[in-house]
Amino acid sequence: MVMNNAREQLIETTAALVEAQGYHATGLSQILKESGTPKGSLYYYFPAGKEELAAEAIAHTAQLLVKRATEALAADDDPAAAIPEFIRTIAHYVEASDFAAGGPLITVALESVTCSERLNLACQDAYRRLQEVFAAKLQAGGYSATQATHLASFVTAAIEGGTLLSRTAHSCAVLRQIADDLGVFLHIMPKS
Amino acid sequence: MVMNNAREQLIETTAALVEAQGYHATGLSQILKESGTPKGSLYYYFPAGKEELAAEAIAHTAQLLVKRATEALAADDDPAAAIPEFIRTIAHYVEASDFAAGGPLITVALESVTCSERLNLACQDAYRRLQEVFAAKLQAGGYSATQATHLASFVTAAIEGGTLLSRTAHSCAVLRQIADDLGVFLHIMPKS
DNA sequence: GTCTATACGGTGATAGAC
DNA sequence: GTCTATCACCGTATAGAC
Repeated sequence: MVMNNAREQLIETTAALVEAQGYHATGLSQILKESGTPKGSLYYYFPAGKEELAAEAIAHTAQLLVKRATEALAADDDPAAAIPEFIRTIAHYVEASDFAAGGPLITVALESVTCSERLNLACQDAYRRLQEVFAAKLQAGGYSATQATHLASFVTAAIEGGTLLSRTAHSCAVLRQIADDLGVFLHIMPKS
Repeated sequence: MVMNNAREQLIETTAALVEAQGYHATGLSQILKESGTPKGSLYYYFPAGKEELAAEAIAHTAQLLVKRATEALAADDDPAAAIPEFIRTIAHYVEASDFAAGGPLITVALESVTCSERLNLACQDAYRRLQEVFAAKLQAGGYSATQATHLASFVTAAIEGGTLLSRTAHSCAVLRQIADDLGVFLHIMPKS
């Protein structure tokens, strides 16, 4: 499909800013300034305004997240090794951004609960798709479908919580510890 | 110590609103309206304005969190039983608020990283104190000091991540699963 | 069809009345 | 000391020029 450049630019800039600052903290003027897009274009491409733009940005983020996770998890056949390694990659990413990025959904996910059903649904969908990637990997590693789904939730929660604590503390020690702990946990967990 | 009523009221209202909506989404006018405090009082008690008020609200939240966690964990001598039970209590709380509350620090913790050092420090301190409660419980349960600290981080991350996913999904199934999983994990984890 | 200029409401903050 | 009335600014959204 043909992608309009201004539209794509707008979505990517929004995704990046929202990841760093959150939804309410990110103003349209900042988005327009950083993306180099004129104000009117925004309402041409996104008639419903900021909320619609943010929802598209979340969908874009979800797509990227699924792609990255899938690729990273393919590096090792054993999910108990691949998942911790993926988490260490996230830790690198968080550090490289000076703790301004990582967990691109966290803030919006929480803000959206009390402010926008549209955004909330976009976040639900994003997390669901991410968990499916983990679940597929776990199932391929020998876990039953229900157990894989179950563990995928646990892994996602640990990653999100770990990213949150790491960004807050300006140190990814927690995230790396979690990677190790999850490795142990997955090794021990019986496959039934 | 004598606590000024208007000041306390302001702090508690801010803590509640910020927990539900986040820092940037919560306006001063809403805080004043809900607390029934006149506008001028705010700047008398908190000369530095919203940021100072929010920092005090975070400190207040931390105090409450530590108190609740300590009390809840005292219910069972075994940390591997007490911690999951505490998490189930959180799940109740999240549901009772219709997913508008729970994880009172998450949003501010993340927003603060790129916006306010003062708030960020308040959040760091809050998480540190909460983790100390878990660590103390784990150490009393037989873990070494270093292992207790280590596991306390993992527990905190799992709780925060689980609360995030539960609020987003409008279902505490994830949080309850995490409670069970952590119970298993702590039972298996060798005490050294 | 694409964008510039403008409107309007609400934000955080303050000066000064009681 | 406590609060009311007002400010300057930035937020999102739109109308209409090219």
